[in-house]
Amino acid sequence: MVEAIDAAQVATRSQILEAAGEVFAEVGFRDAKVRDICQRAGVNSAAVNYHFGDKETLYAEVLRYSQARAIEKYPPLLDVAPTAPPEEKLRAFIFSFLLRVFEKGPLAWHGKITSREMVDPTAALDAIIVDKIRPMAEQLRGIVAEILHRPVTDETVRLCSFSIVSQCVFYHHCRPVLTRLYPDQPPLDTVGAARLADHITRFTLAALHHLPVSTTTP
Amino acid sequence: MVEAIDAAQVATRSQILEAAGEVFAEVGFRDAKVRDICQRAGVNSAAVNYHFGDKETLYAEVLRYSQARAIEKYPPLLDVAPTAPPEEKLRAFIFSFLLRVFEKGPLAWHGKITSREMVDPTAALDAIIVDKIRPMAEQLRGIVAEILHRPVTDETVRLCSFSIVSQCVFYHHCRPVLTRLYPDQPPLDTVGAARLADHITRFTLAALHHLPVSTTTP
Amino acid sequence: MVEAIDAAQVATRSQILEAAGEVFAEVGFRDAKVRDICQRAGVNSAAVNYHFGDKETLYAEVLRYSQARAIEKYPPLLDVAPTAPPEEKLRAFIFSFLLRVFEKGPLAWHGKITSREMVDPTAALDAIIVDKIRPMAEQLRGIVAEILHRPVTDETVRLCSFSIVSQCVFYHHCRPVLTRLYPDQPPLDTVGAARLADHITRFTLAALHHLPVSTTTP
Amino acid sequence: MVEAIDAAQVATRSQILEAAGEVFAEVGFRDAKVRDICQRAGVNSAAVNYHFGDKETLYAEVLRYSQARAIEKYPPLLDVAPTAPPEEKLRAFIFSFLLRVFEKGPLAWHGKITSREMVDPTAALDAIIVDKIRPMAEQLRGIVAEILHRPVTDETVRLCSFSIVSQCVFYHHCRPVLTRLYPDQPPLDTVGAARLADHITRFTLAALHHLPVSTTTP
DNA sequence: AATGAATGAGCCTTCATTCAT
DNA sequence: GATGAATGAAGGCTCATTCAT
Repeated sequence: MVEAIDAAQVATRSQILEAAGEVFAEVGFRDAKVRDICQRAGVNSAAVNYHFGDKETLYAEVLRYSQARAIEKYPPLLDVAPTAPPEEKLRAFIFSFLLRVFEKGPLAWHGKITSREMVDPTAALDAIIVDKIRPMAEQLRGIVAEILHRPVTDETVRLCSFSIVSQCVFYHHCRPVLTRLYPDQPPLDTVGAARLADHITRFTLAALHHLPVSTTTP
Repeated sequence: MVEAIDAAQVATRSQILEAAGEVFAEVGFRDAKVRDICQRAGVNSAAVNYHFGDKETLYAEVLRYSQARAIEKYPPLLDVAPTAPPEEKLRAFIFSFLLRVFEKGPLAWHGKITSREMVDPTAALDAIIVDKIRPMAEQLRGIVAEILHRPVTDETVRLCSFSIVSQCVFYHHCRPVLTRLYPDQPPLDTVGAARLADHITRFTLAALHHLPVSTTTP
Repeated sequence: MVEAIDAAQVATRSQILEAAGEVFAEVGFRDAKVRDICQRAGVNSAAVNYHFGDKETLYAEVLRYSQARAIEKYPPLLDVAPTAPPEEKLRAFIFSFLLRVFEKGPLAWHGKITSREMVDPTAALDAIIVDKIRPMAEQLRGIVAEILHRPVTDETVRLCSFSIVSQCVFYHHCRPVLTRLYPDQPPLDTVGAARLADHITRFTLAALHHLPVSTTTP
Repeated sequence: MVEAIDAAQVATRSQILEAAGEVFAEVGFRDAKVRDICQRAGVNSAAVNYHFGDKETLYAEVLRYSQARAIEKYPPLLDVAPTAPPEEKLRAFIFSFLLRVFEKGPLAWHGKITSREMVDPTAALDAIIVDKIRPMAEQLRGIVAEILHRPVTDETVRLCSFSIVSQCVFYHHCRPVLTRLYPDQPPLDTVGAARLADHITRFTLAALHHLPVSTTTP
């Protein structure tokens, strides 16, 4: 009985969270209206205040929730063995990254919200960075360092990991431009993500394996 | 007399344009307040509506103005001869791209605004795409096609040009994340842009020159 | 069993009543929040509506309760004999009035709430007037009439009783001003109330005993 | 021309100030609605924000304005000569006090608002105390000291001035009670104020002239 | 041409109250 | 009997826009 009550409350929270995710993804924090979110969630306008305190806290929760669920569903190394060669890990890292970003359905807003947050950060970004982004960045640097046979602190390692991540986020950050430049391209689905991952991996590995020794390192 | 008035009017327009550029770059279109812009420009709060009609039109003007001035100052191929090898053109393309993005001073807001526009587009984006972005995209595809010895319509050419552009825009799109992840890194200046261009060019050329033949072409 | 439940219920009611008294005294009826009262009472937010119907009814109960307990604790004539001289009764009346008003501890809010009610009355005031205030006013008029050797309906008698009551309520009604004008004065305790009662009594008796015959009676 | 504009603006401010004074007097700060005030003033709901910033600042302005106008219209010593005997000054002080408090028409809300402020002070009270109340309190203490032939710092002087002020404010602070206790009494007008001033003055002078030497002064 | 005053629509938030359990 | 979740009405404030001068 008590569980039923709790379940109902949790359900309401979840509905708000889902609806808020969609709305924030569509129009951004500022233009998102609490009324719209609540209407879409099928709850009263005051429910946000009751469950989350205010709009800003709700947003932070949405961000955290979205990150957690996306990484839980698509962990950075998918099902690659810890002993696999770094090239394999790199491919998995890239593929899972794209899968998170191109996720459809209930998590579709993850990519959008994260993109917005990167361009126009709120206070909620800091928590995400510490919890999720920094660990993933270090993981990637480790993979690159292994491929390059260099220490993880090497500047080239950092620059190359930037080059990798940049290719992954690009399709989301610049999606509005891409859909306008190439309107014929179908929206990316899981298959498209696989092909894209393939390109990025081949492009990156070719670069990493044949990168000339830097002449500008101080 | 009329010319003097016109000159004054043009000056006012310019002041608003500059102030609006700064404000839009700092807080984005939605959070920018007309009052703030006018105050920073030293003009009356009604001046925006008087000179530009409404806030949205002002924004479109700012975007167009910013693109035009940035590309005028840093043309995509800088001073590379049309007969130069494509590798040279690529380096120039990347360098000029970064210079536009990392520009300081009166044009500093160009990169920021463009980034925002890509993640959260307004109606103004379409005009920019037709006028500026599409031509540059085609130019880049031409360079890549030349390096790869493939037709410009080839999918690999398109994907590779994405990989290039993505590395260029990354440092601006994700600057909030980068400054949090690596707070010790100094903000990029012209020298930093040169070193960054060097890395991206070497990374990209290594990739392009050693890219294995695609096995996934449908 | 039923009695135990009733006892529990009565206890809850009491807790709410006490908490409400404090809150109403501190911030007034309008600014008092039902949630705060319930939180301070350690009960559920819905308890007020459950036990008292609504906020207004609760307030009326608090007012009635506060008056009853205050007068019960400090009856207007304290332990003065009915046959005592009127001057003695007057001193007792004034002293008990001040004691009620300056009461500390659980009844501390009596004075504050009554003051608020006089300046900004609610519907609850009427009941208080009929039950408590009118009888006390008549009692005071009787004392004054006896001292002045005039009928209780005499206008001078009424005006003089106003002059007496006004001195008693002043220290509470205007406490915010007094504490700002004379920040060094300690808050009034029982001793202070005694000295104050002494002043008011002497001031008043000097006035009553030497009041010139009115020349303005219509 | 410019003057006409200024005049219009000042007129709007004044209308809001007057309307706000009425509404604040009627229902108090908390229950007063900005929308009601603006409607009564015949201006837009945003006008308060435009002219005063927010509701609280508007209230502070109303309080200041009300005090200034009331004291300007009825200065504490009216037209009594500085060389007049202190008894004469006392009568003038009391009469002007009552006139301010019982003022009808456009300044009718002065008394009400001041009363509310004394029982339930806001941050605005402090300014009023420094500007108006403290000077008047000192003025009264001077008069009383002269009558009693004692120094102004004497405690009896302070207590007696309290006894005087208390009688003056009583009719306003407790008006809700008085109108309920004596519903037949007409509301006080200028004539009523004169008779009341007469009573308070005679009562007070009788007290001051025959006050026994205090036996409780430490 | 340009301004300062004024507007009105709309949003977030508060809070007493109600309802299902 | 008592609770915690949920509601709905309403209020203060923001801000792009308009208007008279």
